[in-house]
Amino acid sequence: MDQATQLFSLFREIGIIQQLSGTMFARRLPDGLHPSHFALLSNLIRLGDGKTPQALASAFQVPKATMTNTLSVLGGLGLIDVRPNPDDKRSKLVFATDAGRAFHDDAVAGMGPVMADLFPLIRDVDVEAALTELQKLRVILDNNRDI
Amino acid sequence: MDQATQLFSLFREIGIIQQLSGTMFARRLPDGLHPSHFALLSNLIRLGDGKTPQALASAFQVPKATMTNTLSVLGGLGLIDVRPNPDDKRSKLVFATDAGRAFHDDAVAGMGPVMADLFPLIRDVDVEAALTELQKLRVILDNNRDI
DNA sequence: CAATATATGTTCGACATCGAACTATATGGA
DNA sequence: TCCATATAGTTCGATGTCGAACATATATTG
Repeated sequence: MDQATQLFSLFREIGIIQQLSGTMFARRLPDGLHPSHFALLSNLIRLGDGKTPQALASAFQVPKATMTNTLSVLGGLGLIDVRPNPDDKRSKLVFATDAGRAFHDDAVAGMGPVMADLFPLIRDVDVEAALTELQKLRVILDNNRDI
Repeated sequence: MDQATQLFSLFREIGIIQQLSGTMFARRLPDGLHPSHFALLSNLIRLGDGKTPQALASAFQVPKATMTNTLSVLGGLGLIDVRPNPDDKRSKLVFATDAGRAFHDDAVAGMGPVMADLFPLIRDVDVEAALTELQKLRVILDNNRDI
């Protein structure tokens, strides 16, 4: 298998695993929250909030219009708080609320059993090795989005 | 980093890479074809056609209704041919047309330059190692979809 | 300082996706 | 055979995603 085919195959495997694992996690999300909405909440909590909608849209590589919708759903649920940006009247700042953090922690805890069920099945998979290579690949792709 | 966190991180990296690479490829798809539609065409050509819509929906882990839409778009473009199933009047069989195969080959060829641009950037990534582990993981997830 | 260009976020219309209800056909058991 | 149940695919309404047009605010430039 040549280099191009191998890389193509890697992207295909990634697509399939994303589909499978995404479905797996989505089924466990409380209140039918959409995975993309949960991903945003998780990002705010893990990497820090107080960012603008535009910065978040760029981080997730989605159009601004998509972010507007996501923020409106999470805001409607009281999981985030969108405040005016004191430094720029065009823009806003996004914060996770206490309710949002509690919701997030509960959801993550709810995923525990899935992981527990998975462990005995993936004994042969070198998760650490895969993670190491994918992190390198992700950084490169992230720094070269124009390709 | 414990085992659960590591596995969680792996899924997160996979999600991000899928988002980045998906956007990258989608931009190059001819005629604004949706990535999911192209993925189906590609599946038919790589893994063999003549399958039922239900089998395809199951393979991609999407609802039947989604497959109905995908087939109708690809059919409308003349890239696939959906015929009655002679063995079961409830069902149908899906085939790639010659036009579909030509379209697919052109699209894959069009991806070449993206790969070429990527190669020099990913010298430090062990694609083969990542691919090996992800293939194992994909097979396991595919065989345990109920988790 | 005024005019122009750029950046942020919303709105709108089109399309993909999804769960649920529905039709048509198959299958299995009385 | 007849009927209950199961399966394949479509339709429908709701929602997520997206590109384009828009309004507002900021930055730049003369």
